[in-house]
Amino acid sequence: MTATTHRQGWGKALRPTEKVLPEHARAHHRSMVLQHLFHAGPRSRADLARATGLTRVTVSDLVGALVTEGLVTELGARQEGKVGKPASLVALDTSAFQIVAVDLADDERMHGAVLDLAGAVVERRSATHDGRTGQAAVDALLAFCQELAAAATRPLLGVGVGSPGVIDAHGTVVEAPNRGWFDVPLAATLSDALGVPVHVANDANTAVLGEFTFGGASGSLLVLTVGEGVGAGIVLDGALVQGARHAAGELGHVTAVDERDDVEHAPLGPAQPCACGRRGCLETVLAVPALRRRIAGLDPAAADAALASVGHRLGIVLAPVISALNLSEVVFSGPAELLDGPLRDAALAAVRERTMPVISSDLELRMTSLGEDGALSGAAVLVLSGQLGVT
Amino acid sequence: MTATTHRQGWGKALRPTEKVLPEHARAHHRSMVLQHLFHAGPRSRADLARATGLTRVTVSDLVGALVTEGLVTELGARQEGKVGKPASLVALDTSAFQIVAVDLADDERMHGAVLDLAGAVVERRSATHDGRTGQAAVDALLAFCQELAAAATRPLLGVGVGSPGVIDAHGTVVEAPNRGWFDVPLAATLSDALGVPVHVANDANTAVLGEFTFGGASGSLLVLTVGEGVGAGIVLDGALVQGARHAAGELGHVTAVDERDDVEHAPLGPAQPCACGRRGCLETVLAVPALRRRIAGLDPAAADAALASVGHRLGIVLAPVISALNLSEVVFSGPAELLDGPLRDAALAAVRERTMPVISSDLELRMTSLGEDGALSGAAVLVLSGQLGVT
DNA sequence: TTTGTTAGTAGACCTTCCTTACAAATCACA
DNA sequence: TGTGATTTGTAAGGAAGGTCTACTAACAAA
Repeated sequence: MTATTHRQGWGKALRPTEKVLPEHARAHHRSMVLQHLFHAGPRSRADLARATGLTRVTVSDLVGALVTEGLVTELGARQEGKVGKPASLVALDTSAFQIVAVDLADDERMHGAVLDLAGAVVERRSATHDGRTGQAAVDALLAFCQELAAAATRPLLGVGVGSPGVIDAHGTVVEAPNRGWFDVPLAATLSDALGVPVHVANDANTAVLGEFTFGGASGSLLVLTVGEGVGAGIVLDGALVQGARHAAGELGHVTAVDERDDVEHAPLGPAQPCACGRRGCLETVLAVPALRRRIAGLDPAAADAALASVGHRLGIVLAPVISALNLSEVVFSGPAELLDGPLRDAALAAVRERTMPVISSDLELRMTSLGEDGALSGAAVLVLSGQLGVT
Repeated sequence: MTATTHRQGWGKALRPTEKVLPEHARAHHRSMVLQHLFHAGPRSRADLARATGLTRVTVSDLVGALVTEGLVTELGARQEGKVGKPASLVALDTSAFQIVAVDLADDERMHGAVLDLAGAVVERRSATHDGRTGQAAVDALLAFCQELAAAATRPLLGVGVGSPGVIDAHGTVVEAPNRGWFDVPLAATLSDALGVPVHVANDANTAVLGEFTFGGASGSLLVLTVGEGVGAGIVLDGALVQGARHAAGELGHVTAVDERDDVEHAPLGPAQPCACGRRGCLETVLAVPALRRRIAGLDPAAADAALASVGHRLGIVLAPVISALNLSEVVFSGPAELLDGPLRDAALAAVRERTMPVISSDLELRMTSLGEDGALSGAAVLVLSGQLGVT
């Protein structure tokens, strides 16, 4: 007498909005196969069938199509001595296509690379901004992409760009003051000019996607990028958090030093003015220039204490976020000599002090495992995700 | 030369994990149709086709099935004078099924109701806990559900329960100290005994689902429930945030009063011990008993100032969360006479002070529009969502 | 009365997946 | 060394669901 039963689970994007055609299902299944090959390495068709829940017949069909496309190659029979017909392994051909990735986080230079499908850098380039803004900056970026595309030795899967600023899900830059971009349909423009798919996202978001895909992260994590500014990208249950105005992750301009710190002998001193026009933003104490200024000329012990003070304040800001989202993984991206020591220790201690054990006991707060290339890897993930459905 | 193009969008739960069969697509489309009828009211088949993107043929077929099931009824021809054949309207029959909803947030009594599919309360009951815990508490809840089920005048779509504690996506209570429940498969147990689908979720999560569905909310919001304790539920991009350990929304035990407040004339006084064993948790100043204690015996102006102090501190805790998630809507659920005044004003002011304008300028911080029944409505949404895919 | 527009339905067709059945290749054991 | 068990991969047939095209019904405006 009851109506059809759906499965329980409110974490999986309900409020249905788009129809599902057979071809979408097909693409989804194709992505599942690629996903498993990407993360688990070479497998047999039967393995993939077990992993995906599809039948061997269907997997065979999908693999056949992928082999035809060149994305997957046959490796030959598996050498293990098990009963039954030996499996023939297939693998993702990570050299079948290449990806162009560009990182615009730096105010001085554009960093770019050609990567294979495994995220390994094949070729690296960079170019100066020369202070260009607006359309000139778009043109320079386009030329840089063309240079990289020309350097590719394989067909291009697409181009991924990580840029500072507020960027919507379609790759339109809503605002990026550094480049003088406002409502610039960057992805569409580049895609038209280059003739390949282009994906653009905020640099903190590319960082978190890179960490999520290549950093061995679990389903939910926050990546805090510390450079000229401070930003954050958040992945929850495998989905990037966009925010109401595509501005999620804006942690650099949350107040971290307030009126209660305007006292003598305050560990961080009084609140400092911020570029955003307010005072005491997290960025005024945590951005790399601020950190370097703070420890300049101090002896090691005093420098450690100063970094710990900043870490403690960072922990105070992070605690409500970690608690509200029940995050189990927080990753720092930035100069390790500043972040990966007293600062990180103090931040973790502050978070533990200020949240319940159930929240903080299994919290991991670590440095990124991707080093300098985090942003580039993340931009590549934009393409992998957008074109192949692989994350 | 490039591979298949997927659509851009990393906010929509990628990392594919489950296969999609035609029947799933069918269920999805059925949900889309119900969803539109639920929120937009009576529509013609052609309207639904335009809204869903499906063809008129397919919608006709789906509507036919829904009419057969009794969920949808034919209303007859539309009376508007437009060219062409007049449309025949169909509508969700909100009285076709009923839902049993139970709210366990109160430590004294279980509150329950029978609701129709529009979320309107048809019958209301309550029962005391009598301090029962463990299996006895489960049995009492089961008996209460049976009483409510017997009071229903229509076939039951299902049962929804909102309970304090940590509850996973399958309705298993991981821990609920108040009831002495640890790893209790509540949904499965009740479903077996009652013979109808049962959905169980944390009470703060039911609150946010209720607000999301019936409160006219946009895609992302946070509901802060203030009662004996303080909790929060978060919906981002239409999906409930679960957290790594199903403990998302735990804001009550984030430190809100710290060592910097251990000074003379601190507006809130020094940090107070909390039931969780630590000191200065948000709950120690914001929970209803704490608020009542704080303003007891004060003249109105002093009481307002005291509430504003608490609100200010709440704003400090909320600012990083609002900023990190770029929330545009924060909703308070609890006694309006305490929350909806100086406290709320001060909280909003503090958030605005401590975040960028781009984040806070279009932030709405309001009281729930569902009043006392928020939790019950939310429990009903569990069932609507789980059984019909309607949110 | 004719023309144009919109709503809803019927039938043919396409895609995709599943089920069933089968050949091939290997191991285990008599 | 043969025989059965087991596993892999593929082929053929069928079911489900959606689209496309074509049709009828019903109304407004000219």
